[in-house]
This record gives sequence, C-alpha cells and structure tokens, in this order.
Amino acid sequence: MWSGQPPARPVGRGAKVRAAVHAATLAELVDKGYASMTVENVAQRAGVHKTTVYRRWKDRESLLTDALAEHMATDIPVPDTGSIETDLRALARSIVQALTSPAGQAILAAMFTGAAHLPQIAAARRQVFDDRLARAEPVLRRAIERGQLPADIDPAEVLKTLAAPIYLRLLITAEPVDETTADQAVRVTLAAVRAGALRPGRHDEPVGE
Amino acid sequence: MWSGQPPARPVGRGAKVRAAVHAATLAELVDKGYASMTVENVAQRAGVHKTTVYRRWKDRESLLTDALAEHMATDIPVPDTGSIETDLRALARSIVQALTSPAGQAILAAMFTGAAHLPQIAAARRQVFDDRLARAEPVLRRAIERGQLPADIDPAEVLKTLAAPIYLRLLITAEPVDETTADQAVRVTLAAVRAGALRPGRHDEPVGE
DNA sequence: AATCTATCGCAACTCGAAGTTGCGATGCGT
DNA sequence: ACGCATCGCAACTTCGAGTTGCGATAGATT
Repeated sequence: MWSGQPPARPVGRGAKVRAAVHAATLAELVDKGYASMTVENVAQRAGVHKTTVYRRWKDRESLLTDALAEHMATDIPVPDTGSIETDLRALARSIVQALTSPAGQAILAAMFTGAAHLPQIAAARRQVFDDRLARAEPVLRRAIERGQLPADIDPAEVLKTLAAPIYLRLLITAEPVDETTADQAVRVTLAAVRAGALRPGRHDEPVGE
Repeated sequence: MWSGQPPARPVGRGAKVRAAVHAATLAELVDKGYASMTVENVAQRAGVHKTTVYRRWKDRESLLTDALAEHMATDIPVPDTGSIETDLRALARSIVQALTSPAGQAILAAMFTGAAHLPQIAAARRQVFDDRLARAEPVLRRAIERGQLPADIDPAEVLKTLAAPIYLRLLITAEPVDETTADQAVRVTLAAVRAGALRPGRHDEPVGE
C-alpha cells in the first residue's frame, strides 16, 4: 500500500526512514524469527520511534511483506556460456548464493519461521519460485538447440531437481551449503536428464528401467 | 519430563486429559500455525481449562515439543522386496504418506511456521531426519549385495536425493504430492546413482562428464 | 456406599507486546 | 526564515502468556 512512488512533493526524510526500517525488519527477522520479532525492537534498531512505523505500515504483516518485496525484486542473471554443464553450475551456485546471503536468510526466515501461514507470504513464495523457474528456462532451451540435452524434457522438473537438494540442506538437515552442494546438484540433475527421468507429462509410467 | 511412567498411584483421568490436549495442540497447530496458536484455544478444543494445561506443561514450547515427540516416535517400516526399484518406491511413498498425514502436517507446521528457531525443535528436526536416513540405509546395502547398485555410493546422499523433491514440493512450490511424486523421485535417484553422481566423498570433482 | 486425595474448573490477577491517539518538537523544501 | 509534513513521546486499549488461591469433582481405597 506504500509500495509505489512517494505520495507527493514532501518526501524529505521519508525515504531514509523507510530504508532504515526495512533493514531493521530483516535484521530482526533473522535474529529472532517472525514470532519473536517485535515492532518496538525493529523501531529501536532503525533509530526510529514505534509510532513512526505504524504511521507508514498498517501492521506487522504489512511491514514484513513490504520489506521482503523490496529485496525479492533483485533478479538473477541468466548464464549463457555455451555449455549446459557450466550454465547449470552457474545457476545452481546463484541459487546457493541467493539463499545464503543476508537478504536470502531473511527471506527464508520469513517464509519458514512463522509467516508461512500468511496468504500473502505463501503466494509470494510460490510466485518468486515460479519467476525464477521461468527466467532460467532459456538455459535449457538453448542446451536442447545445441544438442547437449534431449528435447523431451520438462524444464520445470529439471530446475526443481536442481534446486531441491539445496533447499533440503538449508531447511531440513541444516548442513553447510556452498559451491560443492551446487555442483553436486548439477551432477545429479544432468544424470537424471540424460537417463530420460525428467521427460514431460508421463510421470505415471513404471519406475523400473 | 512427563514422558516416563506415571508418577505414582493416582493416575485416574490424567492420561485422557494428556491425550486430548496433545491432539488439540496438533490440530490447532495445523489450523493456525505456531504463531497464532493460543493456549486458551488449545485448552478449549481439548475440553479442558487453560490452567490444567499450565499445570502439566511448563509453557507453550514444552507443550508443543512434547506433543510432537509423541507423534515422531512412530517408526517407518523398512521395505525388503528383493528389488531396489520397488524398495525405493516403497520408501519414497512412505515419506509422502508420513508428510501428508495429519500428524505429518502438524510436524511440518511446527518445524516451518514459527517454532523453527526454538533449538529443541531444530534439533528434533535434524535428529528425526538422521534417524530415518540411518534406518533406510540397509535398503541400499542389500541392493549393493544383490548387484543392483554400484558399491561406491554415499547412502546418505542417495536418500537425500530421494527425499529432496518431496520436501521441495511440500514447502516451496505447494504442489500436490502423491505417489507419482514419489515414483518420479525414485527415477531421478536411480538415474543419478547409476550414472555415478552419488559417489561418496569426492564431491569436489569437476561437474562435466 | 462413604471417604480421601489428587486433579480439575474458575476467576482474578501480572506482564509484555500489538496497535491507537493527541500533542508538541523537528527537519526539509521554498 | 517560514510553513508544513513528518517524527518523537507518552498515555492509552486490547489480547494472549503465564500465575495464584480456592472451591468442585472424579478415582481409587476401605
């Protein structure tokens, strides 16, 4: 609701306050989690009074979703190296970097520590994932044109196979996630693709070879 | 802390109350999420007064962790069909069933909607996952002995590859998860194993083939 | 069946955080 | 330097977590 341009001419300090509160919101989020994130602590961390926060944002949820929306606008570059191996590796590593960066940590914390039941957050989670899927699809299309991948693949399935182990380690097993995790995901994904395990549609075919 | 035998002779209605509160806790958890789960609503749903809950459990966290501990004690059967395909398929389907059952939904809700920052919950999450990994490992060992799988595999990596897409769909993309999801995970995992992408240790080798 | 005792129901608290309101102070553009 | 929007501040209301004292009840014992 305050996401557009400033309401009018008098935008003196507003922008600075807004940025400070956004940063403080994400910082408190990663420290305390959504359930323990208090508006008063956010305000204090931003060097601002509680009332000011409530004047700009309707409630805690709006503050959270607005702060996240700003950090989710950063789009990832789509690699185009001429090789599907290096393309996928760059893609997987960018996923790792995005999720392990401070902003990524905040987004994960928001999505999986209390705000997940908010419909706005749940919708944003799916939308962000779908966006990245759509944006990464040309990588696969070009690989097919170059003859490096079979043509009968399900692009969304391929990219989900690539991302799944990274999310699993971050959210479930709490293992360290770095480039080796990304590279490992690439190997598994390429093996599955070349074995024809990620063909579109026919997911009801028998499991055996 | 109340998990052992009843403290003394007088255990009349205690057990029934305890069970009712546990069930109500998990039910409220899936409905509202951890952040919005109030003790008063849990008590009302269990047909019990708020004070009674606080007499048996120290606080909300203890109530939650205790209720979860009881439902996580259910161990999954380890398949042994003589074929790695059917074994893995049974394994993947049991993961799907465990996570989509009412109790599984409650566990997921607890782990990913607010309680994730509680150290007890985070530790329980890793421990449960590790337990299931360890319990499923004989499936892979027997497959190697039968010559159905190469001997140089990392069992934990194999099982994580199997589970990862199921968790991704449940937690991120919110897609429906059923047997076809499980079977698809089996195909990808087997393809990766047979291509040598899940060998132990050397995860720092080059990505290319 | 009468009784004894732990457990439960109930009401009335304290405490902290969400969210609101009115007024006075301050910073920004003109 | 001035005017106006914005901010700081304090004093609220509301709600849920967690506590306490007392009276009521259900289970096991005799």
